[in-house]
Amino acid sequence: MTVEAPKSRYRQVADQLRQDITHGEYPPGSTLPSEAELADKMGVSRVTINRAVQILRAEGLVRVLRGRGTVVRSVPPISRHSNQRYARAIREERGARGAFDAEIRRLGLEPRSDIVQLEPVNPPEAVAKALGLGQRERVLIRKRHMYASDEPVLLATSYIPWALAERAGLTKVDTGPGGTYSRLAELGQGPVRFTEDVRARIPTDDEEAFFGLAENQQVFEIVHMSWTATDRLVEYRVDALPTFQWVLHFEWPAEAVESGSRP
Amino acid sequence: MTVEAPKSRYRQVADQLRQDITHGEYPPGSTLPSEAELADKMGVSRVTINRAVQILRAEGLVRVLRGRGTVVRSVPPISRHSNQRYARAIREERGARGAFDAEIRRLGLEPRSDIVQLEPVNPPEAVAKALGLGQRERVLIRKRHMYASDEPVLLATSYIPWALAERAGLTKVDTGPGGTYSRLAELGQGPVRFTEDVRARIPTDDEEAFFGLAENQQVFEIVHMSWTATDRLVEYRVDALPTFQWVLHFEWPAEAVESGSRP
DNA sequence: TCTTATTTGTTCGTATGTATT
DNA sequence: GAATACATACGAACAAATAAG
Repeated sequence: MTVEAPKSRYRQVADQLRQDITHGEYPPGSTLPSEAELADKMGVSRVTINRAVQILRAEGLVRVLRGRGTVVRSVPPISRHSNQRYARAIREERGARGAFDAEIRRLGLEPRSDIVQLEPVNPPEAVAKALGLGQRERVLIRKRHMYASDEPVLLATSYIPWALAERAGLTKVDTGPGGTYSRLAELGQGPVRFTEDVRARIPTDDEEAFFGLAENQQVFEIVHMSWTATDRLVEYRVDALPTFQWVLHFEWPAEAVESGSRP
Repeated sequence: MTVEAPKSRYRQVADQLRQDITHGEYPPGSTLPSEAELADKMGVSRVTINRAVQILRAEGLVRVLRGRGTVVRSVPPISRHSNQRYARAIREERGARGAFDAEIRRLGLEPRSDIVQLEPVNPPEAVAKALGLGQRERVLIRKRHMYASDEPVLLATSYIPWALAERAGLTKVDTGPGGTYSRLAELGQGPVRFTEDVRARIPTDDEEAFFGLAENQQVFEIVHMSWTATDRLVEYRVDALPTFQWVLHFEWPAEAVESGSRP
């Protein structure tokens, strides 16, 4: 007996469109027929088509350009190897500047990184608390927009105590070979332990604009913290990544990693 | 009426409701006014209210029960410490049976785990490939529904080569103190290295039903793999977790973790 | 068990707003 | 400016799930 799940119409439409896309009916880069056309062709209202497209957007399968149309994305998921990406050998390979560069180049894509903010500021409360700073102590904020072959893929905001950043020469746009961690290591403040807290959440307005997301899509929020041998936190960084274009990879030995003295 | 809407109506409504909830107007466990009432009160159509509620659902702020109403959730985010949770001391603490038990108990919540499937099956293609098995070799599938104080929080499906599972005594419902890994260790097949690949995606129909999700919410999909000292994969597991109620925590030393010989 | 009221889910037709070509 | 395409919004209606009687 055919116990077909009685799905709603917009879901059936979404299933149909998804199949058409993955079966090559609408190849990557092509534009779907307009919502009005689809509504006519599939015998439903345009509102229903629109709702179905929302699902495909949330899946990262299409990108919608208002006034232009709905375009099929090429979705090559990027793998972020959290452990490897902070090893010095990786960071400095092929003259790459920091972890992200090396990571993207290995995929055959062209990394680009725009620094959109680089200045001393009063840290947000959560950051000040984590860094053990008072309200009036300043931090270097370093906010970057990052692209892989012109596709926005990462939004990184790091906070480093101002005094330390100045001594390490991190107040310039170019942090030199090996990036931030190599400069910190030269001062004897190189991190020996990292922690990351991973969430997924609705994008902020900023993120929505930068990534071209809809509010039914989500982003990974990764709070990355770098600890020295004396358990001092030297970097607090927040990365935002659209969930549909990343896979986060972690690995660790069964018994070796001890919990640090800080939470 | 003070128009100047930089945001769409449904977003303003969502913002308003969110504020009302976080400010205690609607405490956890309480039921919001019906959509019709809210529509009347806020001077918008019911469809607009409904759309606003979708946003709150995606954020995990409310749970919607058709026919009954919209209930405010108590949202205590659960922290999953991926590294610690596989250490033997943690798994066996307080007589807990495996990692999940210990994890939830530490939060003062009551863990419950229902085994909904436990039998030999032909593995899915991806699983067979990862485990290095042929098409006709069977695996033990072990599918569990897991709850924290009766709230569904985790859906775990593990695959273990059948011959190994039988020898290790893992074909029973109760795997004994320390759980699966302790049994494998007793055979000299204890894992010494773990890898996890983390994605976020739209829930399947199964997951939607189990967790009570809407399709605009997402789940973490964690593919967990356990490797022995001889780089043999002994367990392939897929965990599904609603993104809004979990934070994934990882930590590792700067230079110690080497990439395994397998991808 | 059946009936009815309540509440959310879905869909349509229609209209208007906004961005792009 | 005009045409095109997606975004939002409303009112109405019916479906489906739940609760109360």
